Amino acid sequence: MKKITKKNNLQVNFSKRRSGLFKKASELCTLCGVEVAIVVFSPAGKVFSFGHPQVESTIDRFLTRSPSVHNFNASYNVVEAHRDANIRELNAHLAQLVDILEVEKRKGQALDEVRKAGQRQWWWQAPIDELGSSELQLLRNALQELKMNVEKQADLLQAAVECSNCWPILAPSGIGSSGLGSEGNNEMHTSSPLHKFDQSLYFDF
Amino acid sequence: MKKITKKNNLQVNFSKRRSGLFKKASELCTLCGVEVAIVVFSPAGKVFSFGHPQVESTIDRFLTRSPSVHNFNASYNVVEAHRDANIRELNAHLAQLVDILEVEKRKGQALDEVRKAGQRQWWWQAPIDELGSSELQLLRNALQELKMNVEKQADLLQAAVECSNCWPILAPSGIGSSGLGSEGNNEMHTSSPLHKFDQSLYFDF
DNA sequence: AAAGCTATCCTTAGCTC
DNA sequence: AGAGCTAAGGATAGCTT
Repeated sequence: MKKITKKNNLQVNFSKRRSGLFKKASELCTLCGVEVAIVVFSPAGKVFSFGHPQVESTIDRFLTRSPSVHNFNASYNVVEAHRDANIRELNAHLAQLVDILEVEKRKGQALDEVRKAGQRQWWWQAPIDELGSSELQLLRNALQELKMNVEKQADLLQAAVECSNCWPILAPSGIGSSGLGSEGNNEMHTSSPLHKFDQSLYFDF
Repeated sequence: MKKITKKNNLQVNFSKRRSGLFKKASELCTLCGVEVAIVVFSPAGKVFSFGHPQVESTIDRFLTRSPSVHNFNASYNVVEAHRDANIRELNAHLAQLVDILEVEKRKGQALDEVRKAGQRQWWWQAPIDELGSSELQLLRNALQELKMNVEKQADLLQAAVECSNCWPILAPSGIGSSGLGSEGNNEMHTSSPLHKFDQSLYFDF
């Protein structure tokens, strides 16, 4: 379940679900006879509210954490005490959040480092035009080395081809890779890109 | 639909519907990205609340937008207004922190996923003494398979060099991949990327 | 008290008007 | 905009464990 992106649908959806929510709340009030307040801000910033018996009284009861708030003849000492308690509560919440935030920030920094490292380790997977000149140099060297290896392989087979006369039973099952090395090339380029390890390049076979 | 009279059922029912209501609200937030606050007092007088991004900040936004709320209490004066301003200030700070926290949390989750994925995909990159016995077993099997494939490949070439005399036109059709070495290679490459393991595990062609 | 189950009823996304 | 429709999936009352 994700945020609706289509702005058209968003409004309709919000409207439907808001009324659904309010209906559920009203059912809860009817069935259980409880006090409820709901405040919703629409995507457009418009405010909608539902309350039983009243939004304001319920919110006030919540803010002061005091059921007797409705009796406004009550002394304000009580209310003020509650408000101070509320501020202390908020401060505690704040301190807690700051703590969590520190942890999360550290995690975030670690993530950033991982990402940077990832970029460093797999730079050759980036589009060529995003590579720096030193990286291009490395890549060029790697490709040259690759070419040499392919040629070596080709030479071996070439030798075999030139010397061979009779080919025993081996023929039907064939041989590792073709003599011309093209297949080796393809295989290497498609299925096994160059893998870098500890600053030195090497290849799969 | 009427108020439930059975006190036994009332509590269960309230609990179920309250969570249903909060779930609906959370869905509304997810789908529409809106600000919501819900306050419910249970039949027993206990307070439950739901808010996105925070109950207090949303309520505060509501109260700020509806100053008339405060007017229903004639005794609301400058002193209380000042206190409320303090609370609003704290709430603003809180909301800000909560926003940052959301971002950091998402980063943290991403980091955790990267770590998990890393552990799954690249466990063999860890120092050997950090591998469990089952992983060591896997690694040993992979190395044995690799060794066998190398030997087969070598034997093939050896045989070719030693026996071959004439080479009937390098079959354009049949050479591709052999039944033995090459197939084994492919399998091994896809299922066991040994090339990533260790500096010492490097095989030339 | 809390979790799981199920038949029943409700909600809703996407659509049309 | 908003109302109506419908298939598909969701919520829940009452029950058991």
